[in-house]
Amino acid sequence: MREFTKIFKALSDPNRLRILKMLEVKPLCVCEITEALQLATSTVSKHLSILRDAGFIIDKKNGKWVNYTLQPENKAALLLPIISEWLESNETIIKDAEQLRTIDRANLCGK
Amino acid sequence: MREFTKIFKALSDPNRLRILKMLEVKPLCVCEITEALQLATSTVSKHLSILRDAGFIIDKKNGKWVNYTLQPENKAALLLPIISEWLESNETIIKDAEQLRTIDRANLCGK
DNA sequence: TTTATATTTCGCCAATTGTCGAAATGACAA
DNA sequence: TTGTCATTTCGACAATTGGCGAAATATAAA
Repeated sequence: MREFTKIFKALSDPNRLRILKMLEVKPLCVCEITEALQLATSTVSKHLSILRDAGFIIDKKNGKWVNYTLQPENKAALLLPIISEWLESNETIIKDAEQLRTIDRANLCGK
Repeated sequence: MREFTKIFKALSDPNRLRILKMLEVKPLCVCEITEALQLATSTVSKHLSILRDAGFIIDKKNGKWVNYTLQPENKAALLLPIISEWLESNETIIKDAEQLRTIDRANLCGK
């Protein structure tokens, strides 16, 4: 039962929903998400670990960075199309996607 | 955004998932659910109000009782088939459905 | 090895949540 | 109206959660 409540708990925070929708656009590292959400790095890292534990995302080390991507094959992943559609017309989500185009890893952490 | 997190928050408690699956079997009043979950009446009432506010269920007064049923047409309702299938083979859920056959409103509150 | 940088983990705090029992509400019955 | 019973609301409590900054890790560069 915990397996299921964990999935829904992961989805019950607005910042985590924003992260999922941003990852739909492209893979992101922690500092890019931190910039987009304007939260402390440690907070973002925690959100990501909750999404990972629930099965929504995967992390892959790449040098200094950790790239996060959506997990395609998973119980949790079955929910994503529905959620994704719901959020599609949300103002914050739209702004996030726009902002994401201007966020460049090389200008943030990769100085 | 709150609209969505509210839906997932509602699903992120095991007792509320149990209630949803029980309502799939048949409409229930508060005292029947209370008996099945072995919780305080006030606790069950609160769980039901959370599920109602999220759009999962409807309440309909019937004399002294309040009957709760699944809400068929709704944003939240779109998730139910998926959740339902996930929980289908869960031990607690199976036991709940069995137990429900022996729970008779007339023997509980309707004395 | 030492330094710099991206990320995670740890402690702490305020806010929220699930639970209960007691009190309030609403509806039928006498 | 008064009493009874199903349900909801209220007030309290412990546990969990989302947030932060500081300290710890890990990797790349010097």
